[in-house]
Amino acid sequence: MNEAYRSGCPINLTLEVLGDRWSLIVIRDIMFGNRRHFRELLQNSEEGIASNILADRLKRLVERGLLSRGDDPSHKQKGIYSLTEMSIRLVPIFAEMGAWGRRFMPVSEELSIRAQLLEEGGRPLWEDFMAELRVLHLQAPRDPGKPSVFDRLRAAYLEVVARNAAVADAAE
Amino acid sequence: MNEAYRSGCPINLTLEVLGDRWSLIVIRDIMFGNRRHFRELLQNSEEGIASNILADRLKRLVERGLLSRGDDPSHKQKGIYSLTEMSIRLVPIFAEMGAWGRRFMPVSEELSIRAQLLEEGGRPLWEDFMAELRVLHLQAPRDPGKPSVFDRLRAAYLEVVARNAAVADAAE
DNA sequence: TCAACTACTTGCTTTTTGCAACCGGTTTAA
DNA sequence: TTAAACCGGTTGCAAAAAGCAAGTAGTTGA
Repeated sequence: MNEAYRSGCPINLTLEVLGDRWSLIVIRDIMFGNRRHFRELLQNSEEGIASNILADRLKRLVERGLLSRGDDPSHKQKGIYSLTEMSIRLVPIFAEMGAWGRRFMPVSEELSIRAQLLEEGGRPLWEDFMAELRVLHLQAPRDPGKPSVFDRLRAAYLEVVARNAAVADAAE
Repeated sequence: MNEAYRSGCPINLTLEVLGDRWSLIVIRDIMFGNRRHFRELLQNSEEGIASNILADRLKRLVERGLLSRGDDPSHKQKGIYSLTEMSIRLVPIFAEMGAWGRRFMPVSEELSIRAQLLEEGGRPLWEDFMAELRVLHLQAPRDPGKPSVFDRLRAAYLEVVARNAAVADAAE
């Protein structure tokens, strides 16, 4: 538990908290996949995180204020991990990282449709999405007029999956 | 040299290239500090990077297309590292990371003034800055009408340093 | 009562990081 | 002309982190 930072540069400090291969992956799955339990994060992990790494990252992220852990009333052993304002405000970073990855890396269509929508929607969409995450994770009151960005991202993803499955079937 | 990626998710792919504690630090120093030689990056490093790590990261970043290495005609041994379009397009990510770090981490005033200006300037300023980086690193033609964002960021930093030095003097 | 499920933990190996010293070639200044 | 300083690294070693597979103690539902 060494709390001495390398420097006071904002880029560096952000990197000291999030600059590893797993922290942002965990937050991404909670944020975009709404995975709230340990098992969900472990077993549905696209990248195959190991259980000890996941346990360590959840602990660190809670310690550093990026996640909070609550008890699930329906199951004494289950914990529920929630985003905090600190991690909800990562949405613009995720959006920019997604846009950069889409431009320069060999992304798959299925997994990049969300990034595309976030990029196209721009900052107004990010704000709507963050407001919605506050409803889901911080018990903020829901704005009844707003359609769900979360659902829209999810629907777009499922649509691509279904379309590609149909194409794969037709090819056989 | 294992080129198998963990997944095709844009966030994950960006993380696989940049998700460590040093790669973005190196790019930051080249981008905002205009440090182009190995020694400059090593000795002026705010965070104290080790020479073997620096050598390794420069090599990897060149391999992956985020930097290019050219010879310095004035010195047979010197290499000049330049940004590429791929790394210039990281400006929005740096800006968002800087804004997040400023909001949630214990940043120092001196090192965060640039992040503040980038945040306040918004995307139009980022575009001007990227255009200027293309002039500095990719031999793009200079737009004569534009004042230099790079110089403006640098001047603001030096001003804060000078002001804080004066305050420190007065306190003695 | 028992199998399946819960959130982890443990032990071990491999990989990465970090430190310090060192290297041969190049430039510069006396 | 020669020595000191500078150049971009490399090497060897220790410590830390990541990754894998197996295991644990408690909980739940049939």
